[in-house]
Amino acid sequence: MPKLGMQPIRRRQLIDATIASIHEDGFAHTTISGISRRAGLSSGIVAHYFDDKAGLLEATMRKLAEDLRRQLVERLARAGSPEARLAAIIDANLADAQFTPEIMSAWLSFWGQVRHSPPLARIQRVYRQRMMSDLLHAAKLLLPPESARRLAAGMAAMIDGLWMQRALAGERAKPADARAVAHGYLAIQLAALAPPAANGAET
Amino acid sequence: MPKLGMQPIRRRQLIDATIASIHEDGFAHTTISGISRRAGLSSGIVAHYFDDKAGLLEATMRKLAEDLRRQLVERLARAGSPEARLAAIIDANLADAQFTPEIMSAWLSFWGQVRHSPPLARIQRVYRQRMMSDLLHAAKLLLPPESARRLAAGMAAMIDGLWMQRALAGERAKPADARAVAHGYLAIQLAALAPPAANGAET
Amino acid sequence: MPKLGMQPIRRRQLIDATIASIHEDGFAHTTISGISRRAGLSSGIVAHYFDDKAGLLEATMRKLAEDLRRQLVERLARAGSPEARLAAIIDANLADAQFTPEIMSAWLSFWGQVRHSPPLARIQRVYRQRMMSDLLHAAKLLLPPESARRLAAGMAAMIDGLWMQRALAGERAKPADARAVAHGYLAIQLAALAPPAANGAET
Amino acid sequence: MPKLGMQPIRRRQLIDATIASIHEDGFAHTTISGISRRAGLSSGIVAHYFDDKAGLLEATMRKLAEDLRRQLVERLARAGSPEARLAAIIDANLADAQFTPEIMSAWLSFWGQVRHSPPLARIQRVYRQRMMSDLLHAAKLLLPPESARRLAAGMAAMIDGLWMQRALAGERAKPADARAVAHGYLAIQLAALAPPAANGAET
DNA sequence: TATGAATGAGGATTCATTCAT
DNA sequence: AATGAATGAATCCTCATTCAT
Repeated sequence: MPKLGMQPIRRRQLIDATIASIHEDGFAHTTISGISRRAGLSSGIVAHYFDDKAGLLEATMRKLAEDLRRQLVERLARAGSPEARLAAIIDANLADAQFTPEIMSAWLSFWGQVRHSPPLARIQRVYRQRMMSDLLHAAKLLLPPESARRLAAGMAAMIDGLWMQRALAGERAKPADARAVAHGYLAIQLAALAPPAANGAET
Repeated sequence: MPKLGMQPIRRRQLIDATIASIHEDGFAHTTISGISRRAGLSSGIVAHYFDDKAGLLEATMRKLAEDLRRQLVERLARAGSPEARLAAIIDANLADAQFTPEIMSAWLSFWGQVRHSPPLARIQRVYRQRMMSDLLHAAKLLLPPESARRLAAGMAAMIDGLWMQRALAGERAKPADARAVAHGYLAIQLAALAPPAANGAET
Repeated sequence: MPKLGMQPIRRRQLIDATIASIHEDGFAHTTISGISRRAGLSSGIVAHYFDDKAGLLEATMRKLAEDLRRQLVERLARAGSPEARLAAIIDANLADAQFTPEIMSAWLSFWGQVRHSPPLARIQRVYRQRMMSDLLHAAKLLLPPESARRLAAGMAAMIDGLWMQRALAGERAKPADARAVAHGYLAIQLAALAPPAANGAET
Repeated sequence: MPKLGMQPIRRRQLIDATIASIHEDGFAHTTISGISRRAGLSSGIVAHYFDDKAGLLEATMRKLAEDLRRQLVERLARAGSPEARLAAIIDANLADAQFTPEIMSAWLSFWGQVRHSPPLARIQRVYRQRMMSDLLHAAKLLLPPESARRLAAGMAAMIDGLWMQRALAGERAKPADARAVAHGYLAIQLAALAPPAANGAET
């Protein structure tokens, strides 16, 4: 009895099981049989819904990127000022949800593959470009073009660096700390890079 | 043929071949036979000098960390002031040598393993702690403890983030750009965090 | 092709091929690929049904012990007296089926492993204990406890020794000879160990 | 400096190390490097003194057989009567020295190979034939030919069976018990098989 | 839609053997 | 006489993929 509409359910089950497996078994020991067992399904199911293992891994990374993007878009929608938009980008990328062990293991593993997997590289590139675009757009409302570019580049690096240090440390990270450092960085940079005109007004 | 003194030569050959293989074939497709073929040796040689594949990978990551550490120590030795020491840390971690395709592939791959390989995690942790210690020590000569800690954390994150963005991008990165952003960050942070007393003196 | 009920068939095929390989190639040269080739199956099938080579070897030895035990139980079921039960134990352990070249090679090989393989040791121990228990039980119906113990120990040794000499000889053994020696031994021992009361009656 | 007369010393060292390795690592895990390491020598030495691994194993089994034969010959030399010669054969084959864990592991392992190694089979056959010859010779001084043959066959089986049960059991065996059973068997058999003439004398 | 039996290629590992010194 | 570096064949195991049902 071919149940209708199983596809999204099954895909979701398998993607979740993949993330769990990458975390628990490690990327190198993540196997189709391990994933399907975890999902309570048979091993053949992967070919059915994702063609092959590469397809499942790609879908998994895409899901991570989409979840993150969704969070970011929601926060941006609620942000009322350019400053708030920049803060939202920090808060989305360094949200608690990005620091769960499963998510950290998964992202770190995928990054380790990116240089040798064009499909994964593409997902990574698209997400990155969108975030840079958001950053730059907001920054340009506050700073001259060159300064805006510097701020965007600096913020992106800072966000990535903060996340990665915690992901590598393997300990229970405190996301709030990371966000605080990033917000502090943003404040200082904005103040330092703010147009002279604004500075002069203060005097 | 028990030629004496072959050990360091063979180990070096195999480690170099491992780095080359990770870059060219990808970490997942890096095999003992591929490595040994690249080194012009037989596959059994790996067991002879490193026990097993894990031992070779561990030695390879250690070599990367040691090379980097050596560069850092050399630059620190030539630095005459705390500010110069902080700059040296930037320059070592973001040196041109850290942006060759081989080195980027290798580090990124190892980072992808760190959460599931205690030996690799240890290498990573030791290097990281030393760098943080260097950063903190220099920062404390310029700033009050709390500010020094913030600066050190921020700089470490900025350095990692800048490096990683370029490693992930896969394009031919411009190390000098990364260094410039980092030095800019350092300058602004130092100015912003400098003790009020010093600021007041300037006025 | 998930044909149902293949498991017992496949397991049997592989176990039979293992016995054949031990006989023809020798235990040391018995390989998974040799076994599976003989069974007309692929090498991966062993992992599928027995996890690994050790599992297959264990199952093979267990099958030998179970076949032997089954023979013994059948003969015991048909034995009407204690004497007949003792004779049945001889006839089962020294049955023609125990002297085929394949069976002799297999048992001898497994015995050579027993001291270094706990799972094989366990199979061996369980079979041995059951046989000793059967022997002792029958002997106690005929003799005083101490004599019964001696008879049981002696018979077990005699049976093992007779079998093993022929297994080691490598020639075409005559099972009937072995059984005759064992039955002769049993008769003499019973007569010699019989309770004095019975002896006294004769005088 | 080619030391003279090293050959017997080295051969002995390697044979002893082989026995130790068979006991501790198991026959299947007995390797040339393991043996030579245990002997405090290099792995190449085996080729030097025994050509190859098979040669070393053969020499090792031969040594076991020769030690046993030597014990037997010594005891026979001290035996003053046919009965004493039969007892000596029991005592030599079931001497304490034959029940050390190392010796039991080694014999059992070699027996497991005998059916697939002509050289080992030959050593085994020669020892066995000599012992049978000794048994038969002594028995014929006491019994008519047919009875002598039966006694010899029975004694050989009994001796082998008693030894093997203990070797298989893996526990700490009590050699004295085995010898007592064998001597008991001998006594009963001699009494039962003794020529009628002798019997008549008793009446 | 879903299963899981079966395959067979791929790869890490082990190890006897060779041989220059 | 002795070493131990180096080889490469052999083998076990893993696992993605296929496919009949």
